[in-house]
Amino acid sequence: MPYNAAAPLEKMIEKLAMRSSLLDGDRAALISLPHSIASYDPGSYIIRDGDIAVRCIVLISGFAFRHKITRHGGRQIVSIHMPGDIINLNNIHIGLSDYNVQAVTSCTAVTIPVKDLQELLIDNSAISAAFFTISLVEASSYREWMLNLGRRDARGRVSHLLCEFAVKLDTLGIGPGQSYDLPMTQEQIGDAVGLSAVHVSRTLKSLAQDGLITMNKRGIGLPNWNRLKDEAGFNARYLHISE
Amino acid sequence: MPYNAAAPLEKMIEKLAMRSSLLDGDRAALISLPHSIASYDPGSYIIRDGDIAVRCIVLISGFAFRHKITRHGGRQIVSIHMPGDIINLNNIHIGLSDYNVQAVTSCTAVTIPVKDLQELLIDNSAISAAFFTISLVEASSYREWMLNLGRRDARGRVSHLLCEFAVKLDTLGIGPGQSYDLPMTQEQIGDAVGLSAVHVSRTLKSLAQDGLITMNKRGIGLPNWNRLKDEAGFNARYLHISE
DNA sequence: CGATACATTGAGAGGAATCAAATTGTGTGG
DNA sequence: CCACACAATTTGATTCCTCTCAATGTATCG
Repeated sequence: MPYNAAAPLEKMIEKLAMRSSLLDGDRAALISLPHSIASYDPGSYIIRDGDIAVRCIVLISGFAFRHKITRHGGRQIVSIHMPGDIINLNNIHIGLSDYNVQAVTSCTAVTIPVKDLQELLIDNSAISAAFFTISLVEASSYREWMLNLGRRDARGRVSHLLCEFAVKLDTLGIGPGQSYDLPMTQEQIGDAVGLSAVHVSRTLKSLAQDGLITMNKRGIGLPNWNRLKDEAGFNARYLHISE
Repeated sequence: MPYNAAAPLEKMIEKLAMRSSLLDGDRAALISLPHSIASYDPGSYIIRDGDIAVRCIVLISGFAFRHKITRHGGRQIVSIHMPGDIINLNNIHIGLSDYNVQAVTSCTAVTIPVKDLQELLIDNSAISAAFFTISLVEASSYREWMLNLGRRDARGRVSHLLCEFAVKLDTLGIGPGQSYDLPMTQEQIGDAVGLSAVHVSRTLKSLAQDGLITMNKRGIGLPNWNRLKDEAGFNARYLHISE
C-alpha cells in the first residue's frame, strides 16, 4: 500500500495546498517521494547550525523550533514549527544550515533526500511554486517577529506570540480557539521574544491580572480575544493563511 | 537594440546568477522580460503595506529599505536593499504587501509585471530555482537580524549592521572595504536595530572612541575590521555570498 | 520522599528611552 | 560670501523598563 505508507506526507501536502493550488497529479508526485520516518526526544537537536543537510525534514507530530546563538550564549528562537512544516526549507537550495532546530516535545518526522525534492521541483512547476510560496510566507512571519522584537514592549511581545500560536493551532485544528496548551517553558518564550524568563513570568501574570489571558499549568486561556489582539497589535494578515 | 535596452536588468541577473547557475538561454529569457523604468525621490514610498502589487520592482541604483510600523508608531526596518535586489520578492506569489518600501536615496528601478515573471518561472526551472534561492537567503538574513534585535546589546547591534553593510557593499564593488558612505541617518539606523536615534548616536561615538570605527559626515571608516567583527559577533556566513 | 525542573517573587543595578537643549552640518538664496 | 532655515547629530538629565541575582514555591517523577 504505497499510498498508505505515504500518509505522513499528507500533512505537508495540505500545507503546500494551502499556498498554491495542487492537482491530483501534483499530490501523487509528492506522495511518491522517497522518504523515511524519524523520531526525536524533547530537547534533542534535529539540525545543528553549520550542518550540511542532505535531507529535508517534515514535522509530522510534535513541536520544534529554530534558534540561533550569539557568541555570548544569548539564544534567539526565530520560528516555531508545527506538524506539516518543513523545518529546514532552506536546505532545498542551500546546503549549509545557519540555525539549530530543536524538538520541544516528542516529535516524529519524515525525511526526504534533498536531491529528490530538487528533481521534483524541476519537473513540476506547480509544486515548485508551492514550496516557493511557503518560503515567502516564512519570510513574512520573520518580518513580523522583527517588528515584535524591535518595537514592542514586553506585554506586546508576549501577547503577540500568544495570538500567533492561537491562530496557527486553530488552523491546524488543534486548539478550540478559546484555550490551548502552550508547549513551551517560559524560558523558551523569553528566547522567542527577546526577554528573560523572569520577565516573561511577570508579564504573563500582568496579562492575567488584566483579564487578557488565564493560566493554569501549561494551559493558556483566551477569555478576551479582542483585547488580547489589541494589546499585541496583532493582525493575522502576515500569516497569509487565507488570501 | 533590445539587449541594450534591457541592460538595467543585468544587475538583477547577476544577483540571480550568484545564487544559481544560469545558462546563456536563461539570461536571454530574463532579459526579454517586459519591463519599464521608474525613479523615486529620497524618502518616497515605493510600496505601501496593504498594497496589492502586480509588478515586481528591481532596484537599479540607490538604496531602499523595507519597514513595518506598530499601532503605536514604532517603526522597524526589516531589510536594506541595494542595486540588483528585488524589493518585493514576495509579490511573485503573494499579492498583498505586508510591509512598506521606502527610498533612502534617489532610486531608479525596473518594474516587471508579476504575471510575466510567474510565466517565466513555470517555463524555466533554473530561473525558478534562482528566485527561490534568493528568497531563502533573504530569510537567512532575517534570522540573523532577529538574533541581533533579540539578543545583542546596543554596541553589538550597531556594529553588526555596519559589518553587514561593509560586506554587502564590497560584494557590489561599491566600497573599498576600508571605508564607505553610509546612506542612512542615525534615526534610520535606530529603526533597523531597535534603538532610539539618540542611543545610536551615543553608541557610534562609543565605538569610535574605542577605535572600532571612524566617522566623518556620512562616511564610516573601518580601521580595525577584526575588532569590529568581534564586537558584533559577525560571521558573514548567513549572507550565503559564496558557498 | 528527595531530586529535578519550572514558575514566582523581591531587591537592586544598569541599559536604553524620553525629554529638552545645544551644536553642528547642509543647502538655499540674497 | 554671508545669512538663514532646516535637518541631523550630540549631549545632559531624568525616568522607566528589563535584567540579574537570590530565594521561595510548586509540581512531577523515579
